[in-house]
Amino acid sequence: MTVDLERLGRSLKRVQHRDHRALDAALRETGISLVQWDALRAIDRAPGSSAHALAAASFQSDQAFGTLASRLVSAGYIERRPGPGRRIEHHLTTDGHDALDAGRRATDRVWRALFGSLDSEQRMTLQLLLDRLLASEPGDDAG
Amino acid sequence: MTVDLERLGRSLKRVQHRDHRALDAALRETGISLVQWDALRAIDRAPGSSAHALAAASFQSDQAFGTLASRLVSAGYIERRPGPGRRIEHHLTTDGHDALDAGRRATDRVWRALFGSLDSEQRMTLQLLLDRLLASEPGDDAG
DNA sequence: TTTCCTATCTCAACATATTGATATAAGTAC
DNA sequence: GTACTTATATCAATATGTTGAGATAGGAAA
Repeated sequence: MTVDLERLGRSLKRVQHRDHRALDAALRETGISLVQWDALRAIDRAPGSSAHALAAASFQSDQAFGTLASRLVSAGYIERRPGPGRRIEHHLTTDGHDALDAGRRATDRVWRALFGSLDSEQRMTLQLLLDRLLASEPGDDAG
Repeated sequence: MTVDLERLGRSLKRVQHRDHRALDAALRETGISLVQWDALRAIDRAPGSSAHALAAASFQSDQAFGTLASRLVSAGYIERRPGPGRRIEHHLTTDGHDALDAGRRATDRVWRALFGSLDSEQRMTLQLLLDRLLASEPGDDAG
């Protein structure tokens, strides 16, 4: 039987959309959005990174990350310091670390709920299939 | 072995993001965005629908669909006519039908390229796993 | 008919993302 | 040192999405 690829794509989109909404809602109680929390995680994984590097790490344009970072500065979650060349180094503030931890606690439950309908083996299968999709070049020829 | 759910979620997001970009790029040659083309598809599936119904069908707020529809009107792709109550009925124009068809031709190749790294059985497995995720209530308890 | 509820649409403010253009720092070539 | 290139950041315009707050049409209840 042939799978309808449009439907497959729409299902992927819906799952991702649902994940986003559920995580965002859980984080709202801690006063931060999913996107902003994601950025805090990226900075925490590689403190001192440039905006350019962080944008690449979160699969965004430099511009998008720039505005996001400026909102995080306004909120007091991160600090930006000049680095070599045009680079700007990013670091979490104490508030930023706190928000990151609060977010971790808030999202932990949500992840388990979102994937609760899959057993261990199914989750692994899903991960493997997604890895395979991501490993292939988007421009690859296909039959 | 236990699957890292955060990683699983991030993989889902990346796949969806890549799909979006690839389809959007293919559609750009036809002069329309993926989001707008998606709306044309929804209207074509149920001509005469209200903005409220179409918003629900595309998993969006009424407001988001409203601004999208007004852009589609400006572009000459759809017409809006008053219906019963406060409802507004949505219909494709001739240009809208043309854009829809052009989009179909442009996206066909892309879908096959995006999922080219999965064989038939793997695609079906992926669809089944996503269906299972979507069938479960997001609020469900999970262990 | 006044009140209330629900459905539907819209306005306003804002967050997030895109493309395109521009500016600046540093390195490389001549 | 001037020109070219690359890396990095930013401005501007715009598309897309959210929440919150109305506004209006129609039906139900008193």
